[in-house]
Amino acid sequence: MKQEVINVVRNAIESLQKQWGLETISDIEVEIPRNETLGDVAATVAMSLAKTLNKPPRKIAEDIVNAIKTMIIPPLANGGLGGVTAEEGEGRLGIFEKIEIAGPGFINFTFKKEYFYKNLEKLLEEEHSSFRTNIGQRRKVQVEFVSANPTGPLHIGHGRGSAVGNALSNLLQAAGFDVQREYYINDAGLQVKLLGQSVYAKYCEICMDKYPYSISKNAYPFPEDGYKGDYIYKLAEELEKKYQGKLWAKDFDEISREVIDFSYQKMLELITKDLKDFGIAFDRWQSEKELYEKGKVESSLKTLSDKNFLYEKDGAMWVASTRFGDDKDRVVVKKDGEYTYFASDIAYHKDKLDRGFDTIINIWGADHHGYIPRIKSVIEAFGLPKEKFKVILIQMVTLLRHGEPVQMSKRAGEFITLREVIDEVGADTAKFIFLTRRADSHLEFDIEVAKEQSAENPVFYVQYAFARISSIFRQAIEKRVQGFEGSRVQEIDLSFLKENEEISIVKKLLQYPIVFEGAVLSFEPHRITYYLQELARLFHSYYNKHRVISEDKTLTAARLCLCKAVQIVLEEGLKILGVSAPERM
RNA sequence: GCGCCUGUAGCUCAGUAGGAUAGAGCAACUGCCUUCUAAGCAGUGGGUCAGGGGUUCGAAUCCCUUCAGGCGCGCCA
Repeated sequence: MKQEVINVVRNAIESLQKQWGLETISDIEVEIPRNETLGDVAATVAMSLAKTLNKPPRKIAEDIVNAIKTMIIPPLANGGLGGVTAEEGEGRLGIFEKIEIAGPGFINFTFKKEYFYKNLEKLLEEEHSSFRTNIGQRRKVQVEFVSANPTGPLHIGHGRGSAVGNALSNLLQAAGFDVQREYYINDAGLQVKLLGQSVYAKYCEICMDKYPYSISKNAYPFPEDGYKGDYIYKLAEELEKKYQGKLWAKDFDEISREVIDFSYQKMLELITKDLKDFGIAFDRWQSEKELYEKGKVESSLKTLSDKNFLYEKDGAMWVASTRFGDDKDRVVVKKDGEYTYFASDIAYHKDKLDRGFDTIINIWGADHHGYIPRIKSVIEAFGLPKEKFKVILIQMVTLLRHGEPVQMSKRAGEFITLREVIDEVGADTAKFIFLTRRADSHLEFDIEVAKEQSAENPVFYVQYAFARISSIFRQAIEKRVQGFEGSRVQEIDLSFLKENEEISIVKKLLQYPIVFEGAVLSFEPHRITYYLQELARLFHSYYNKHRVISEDKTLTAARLCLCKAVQIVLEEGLKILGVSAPERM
């Protein structure tokens, strides 16, 4: 819809270029007017040209419109854009019903109804494939998200990150990118050790109860900053089930490998299950430990060292990240010879870029924002293009229950898990709520409101539209209505769709690719969420006002086509959000 | 103190890379089910876009500044 206008305006300006003495023509910007009565597409060029041409914008707009009117608008079929040719249309406006100048210098284009019928037909012929754009051109993109430490269950914040990461991946995939979803497992270092110690302490307690005859054996002290919560106890129980008393009363270092590996692997199983029930799957799981074992940490530091970005100070090894804009240099090898977390992250990001991705997108909690400059600087130090590295920060989720904030303390083991959210409000609702906000806006999630209002929740509003259409088709089949069948769209006279509501819906449908493209380019899946609500609103309204199935066979056939198209777009959008499209509700 | 994010209707949030009269949901009120699902529809009320300056044909949007909230600023991960 936009493209047709851009083409026409560009041609018009080109014909005026010499007369105006204009050297270059910048990109033509058009927009969908807020108010539908103004037109379908508006061009703002006249106003932006006003300064360079030193002419009043309305005069420029007039010149452009006059130029358009003296042109034959080329048959748009040539451009593969559909529409009707100038010959088919009346007068010289081709696919346009009217072109008007309004306000300070807007040029408003209104399409002929035939244009909409033609495009509706095209949508129905191609169905979902009509949305398979190729913005991505098969470029390789990796989206890394969640990557929660395997030291505890996923909480609601991870839920938000996973919903966004998943939807973004779907979005990019639909746009023709080659997408890989990856989860980075922090299975090396202090945190998993602490998990192991916490579990071991509980395990020893269980053993003391279970094997009272060996009372001489001691308990293992619970680590000071150990992980708390029921799940630790459950892990300990499982540990006991597997090893019975065999690991009891040993020196922790002696049995640490078994305990630690068992604990975090069990944790990962739980995390995977939670994600699965949330409808999210990963293509690849990257272990931090493996980066060490394969020598990638060592080798990437060596590379930095060769490039002179590494230096020693106070007995530690530092990366000169300030050279590329970081606040301060960062330690990678501590005085005691241990690597910092940053060390493996350097290796990890280098590894990702080495794997040949055109873009790597990290979805991080906003509390990690201070981490971005150091990663960027390292990427530059490696001589890799830093534009390939993108971070989407997900702002904090404040969890409420009846309007009261729920205190979350990981240390005390008190937090609402993703599991609880899924069980209480359902995966679809939770995902939809997570995707109704911009990533960088704080989110208040009232679990009671989400539950109580479940009947009036926006997600149901959209799904309901889909279900209603499904119901109409069930009726149509039952009544043996001669209606829509994929192969016969061309035989149905869509021009029976004369109602304003019907035209509005078709316009909205044709806007989907525009919204979609915007969402892709800005990495903002939430735009799809809002679009779907608008489309559902139009449909519900239409449904209440007009009957689809009636005595009038030709009208019914045309209306069934419209319904089908709405259904296709709703399904397409919901699929990107990772939300189901139920045929019955 | 420095850095990042945010501030839009009573509440929760959108606002399409600067555009026309700033929008939705919830909450409140009034109507609509013998016909395709009322998880719906139609309508009413509700705003100093945090405050102040600036940039220009034009600002919720860009710049400066003040205020308020959140989050970072470890040889933790």
